[in-house]
Amino acid sequence: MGARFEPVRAVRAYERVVEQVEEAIESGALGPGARLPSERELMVQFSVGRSTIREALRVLQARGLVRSRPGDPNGAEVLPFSPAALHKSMTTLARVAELSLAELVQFRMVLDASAVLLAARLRTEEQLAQMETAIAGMRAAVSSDHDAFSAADVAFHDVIVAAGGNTLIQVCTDVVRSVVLGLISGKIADAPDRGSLMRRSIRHHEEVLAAVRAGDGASAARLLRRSMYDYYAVHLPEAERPALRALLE
Amino acid sequence: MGARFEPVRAVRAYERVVEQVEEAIESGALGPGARLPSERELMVQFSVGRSTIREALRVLQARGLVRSRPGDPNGAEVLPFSPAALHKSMTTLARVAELSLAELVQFRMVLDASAVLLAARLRTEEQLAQMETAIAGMRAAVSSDHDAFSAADVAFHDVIVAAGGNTLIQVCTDVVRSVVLGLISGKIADAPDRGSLMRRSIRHHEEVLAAVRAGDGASAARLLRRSMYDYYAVHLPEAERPALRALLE
DNA sequence: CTAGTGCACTGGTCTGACCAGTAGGCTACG
DNA sequence: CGTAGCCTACTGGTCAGACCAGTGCACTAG
Repeated sequence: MGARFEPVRAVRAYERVVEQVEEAIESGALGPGARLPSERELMVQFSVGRSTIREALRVLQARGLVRSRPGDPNGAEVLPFSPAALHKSMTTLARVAELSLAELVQFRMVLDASAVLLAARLRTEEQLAQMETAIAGMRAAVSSDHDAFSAADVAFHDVIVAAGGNTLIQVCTDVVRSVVLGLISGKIADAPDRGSLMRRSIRHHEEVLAAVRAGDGASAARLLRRSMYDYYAVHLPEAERPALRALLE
Repeated sequence: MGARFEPVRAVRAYERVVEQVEEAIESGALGPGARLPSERELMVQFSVGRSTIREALRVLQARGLVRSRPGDPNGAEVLPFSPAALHKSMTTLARVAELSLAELVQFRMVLDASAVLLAARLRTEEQLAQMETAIAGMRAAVSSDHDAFSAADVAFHDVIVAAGGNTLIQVCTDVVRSVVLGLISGKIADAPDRGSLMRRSIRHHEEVLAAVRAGDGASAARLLRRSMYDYYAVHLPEAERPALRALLE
């Protein structure tokens, strides 16, 4: 066979603007806080119309790379990376793929358990202290302020995940957790007997912390999985629980 | 304290267009393959200018929800969900957060191991056969066609992850795998002694399959982690390997 | 019946305009 | 001299109208 041609993909003008700006940001040439030129300046530099520039900026904004504010004499601001775009995509996935709460919780069990496995090896003394503080916060809020309890709970898990040292696990747990909390928001407060649920949760957290302190990652992971199962199982239809129990062995 | 006011966020016109269309898509009112009205029709329906409509469409396109094609007599097409947007976000994360290959591989080890743990319980006979087929494909390609070997390898893991039954794990492994493959593309072919590397990989896969068939999830997960470590360790600087070995216990 | 043509659309881009908002300099007043 | 207030020169957000290249379809000529 002779020369092989590949179909030329019609590349829109705004796409090439996006590519160039994206490259500048991701390569670090434009760090967080840096300012892009104004739209009118950009249209000169790229030799395109303003609408093209604006469409490109919309895309960059949708990806969480820049933000623009009307009236700002400087141009758009380059943002530090935030998982907002990831969060958006995952929320969309949860809706269109009709992800069940069970699937989300299962995912969290997997990630948190792995994080604690790593954390049991890598945790610093300071992080252990932070975990202690978070549990104290849970104790203080038990049977009174559910929001504070939940916040302290989140803080504990955040320290664990941070101690695990894997950025991806960190971002994904963060995203999935907020999706889960969005799905069951308000439900926990209505749960019957939530006082005892909270107390049991605190006990579980203490056990996890003890295992982490002892460097026993396997136990910590097992305890954490069980803790999460206990905490979320009440929100799950009976039929979906076995899939989670499979992780408890 | 008296009435509390929250700052009113200036909501742009295009954002509200995005919200409405997004809601229609995510709620299922507009399924994959459905067509949006033309831009000129939309500007009438929303009572906004065409540029506003176009910026909204750009955002929706960036989120992977719709696609528009010039000349199409129908409007933009609603797409089935694809993890493309997720993939984009994660690739960006990998670049700006300067994720190391070790972190990515560690994440894959966590997800794949969890998937195989679930797969050992949930796999069907058909899936076992597919795994067998994939390994056969690896055997056929050993020491000859690296691309085919890699494809068969991917196929094996895909079956595993699908058998695990968790959509999130499925999507995330898919995304992370392609990021990893992008980072090391070309390197594997250059690896010294890649024939023996492939043969060892095949043996590992066979062991994993045997464990899955036996329903021994814990063993399968352990074997899979080791297999992945062995496969990718050669690409990692010595300093980054201990973080992965922590998962091997 | 079919091949070809033309029309009526589409999205992509540009131009020019207006508005509301901001920042920073200038001015007038204390 | 200091400061409160205004003014101007910008910004981004939006709209209107125009043109182009491309597409699909109906119609027509063979």
